[in-house]
Amino acid sequence: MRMSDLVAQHILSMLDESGGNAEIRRNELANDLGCVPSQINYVITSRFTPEQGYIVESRRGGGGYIRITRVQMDKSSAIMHIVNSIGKTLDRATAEIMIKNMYGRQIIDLPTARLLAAALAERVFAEVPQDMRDVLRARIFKNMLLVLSD
Amino acid sequence: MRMSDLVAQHILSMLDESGGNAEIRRNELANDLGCVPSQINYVITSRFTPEQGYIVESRRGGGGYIRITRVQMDKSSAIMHIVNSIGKTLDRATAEIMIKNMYGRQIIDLPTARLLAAALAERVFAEVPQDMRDVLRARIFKNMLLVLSD
DNA sequence: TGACTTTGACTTTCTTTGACTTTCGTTCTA
DNA sequence: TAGAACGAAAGTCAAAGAAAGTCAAAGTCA
Repeated sequence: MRMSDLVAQHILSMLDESGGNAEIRRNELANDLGCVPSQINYVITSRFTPEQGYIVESRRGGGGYIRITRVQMDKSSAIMHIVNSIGKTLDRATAEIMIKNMYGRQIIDLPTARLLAAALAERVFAEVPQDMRDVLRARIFKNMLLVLSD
Repeated sequence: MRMSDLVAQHILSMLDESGGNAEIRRNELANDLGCVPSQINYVITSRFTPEQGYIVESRRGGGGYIRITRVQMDKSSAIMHIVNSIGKTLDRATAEIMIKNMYGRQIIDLPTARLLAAALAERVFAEVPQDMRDVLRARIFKNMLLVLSD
């Protein structure tokens, strides 16, 4: 495995463990992983760019550090917002409007929109008591959206 | 036997052994087979094209590679086959196995697999009578698969 | 002859390394 | 006590190295 991948993997797992915020000591990390310090900079500039959803801050001198923060992607926060707006029940018409809306805002693509709609279709819930239908729809929808939000 | 056939055969057998995913080092392989490195490119561009059902990814530089993936052709008939194998009910464990299987056979991609799983998750069906759960799961699953099959 | 193969020189891309620079906190010194 | 000096980080940059990609010329075969 490439050294650069190893470094990236290490940073990624620190991000995962901390919920998106990793603070490293450049020289220390380089030493632990057995590479040259500037390798760390290379990895950060090539793999943890703003385009890729990361903010990097640092400080030189004694007690210096490099802090890498994974920023909430716009798309995923939009989805979370929608999830939070759904209560305990959700009727078919509202669900469809929401799906169309998400597609229109390019939060999801067409195949995804169709998949969501298929899971919530009325025919699927035949024989289920009316009030239970909308409860199930809300749960299924939220559960699927959560999966889309990361 | 032609050198190009030899190379192709070698890649093919790697694909077979790995279930459809071969990663090669161009220079290494060229050396093993006793040809010039660019021969590998020739073989790939002439015999492992998207039209023939292959995806090729590569990376230059230290630790570079060429990855060749055989894509499942005729996804939609594979999906229909699965749909037809599902009866009136479908339990969670079986559903998960089917999803994993489809993902493994590259009939669906990871986001799709996760979406399917999210729609069928056990927690979604809390309070629904046990026998009804599996009926709903079967319907939702089939309905989603049908959307995927075109 | 024309399509397919083989070959190798040259190009491009990505990675690794290390020398040198800049910044910051701490500790002397006038 | 203000400022100089020092040491501890991190930053920059260019050269070297490691692969893969391109392309055109030459070869082969039906």
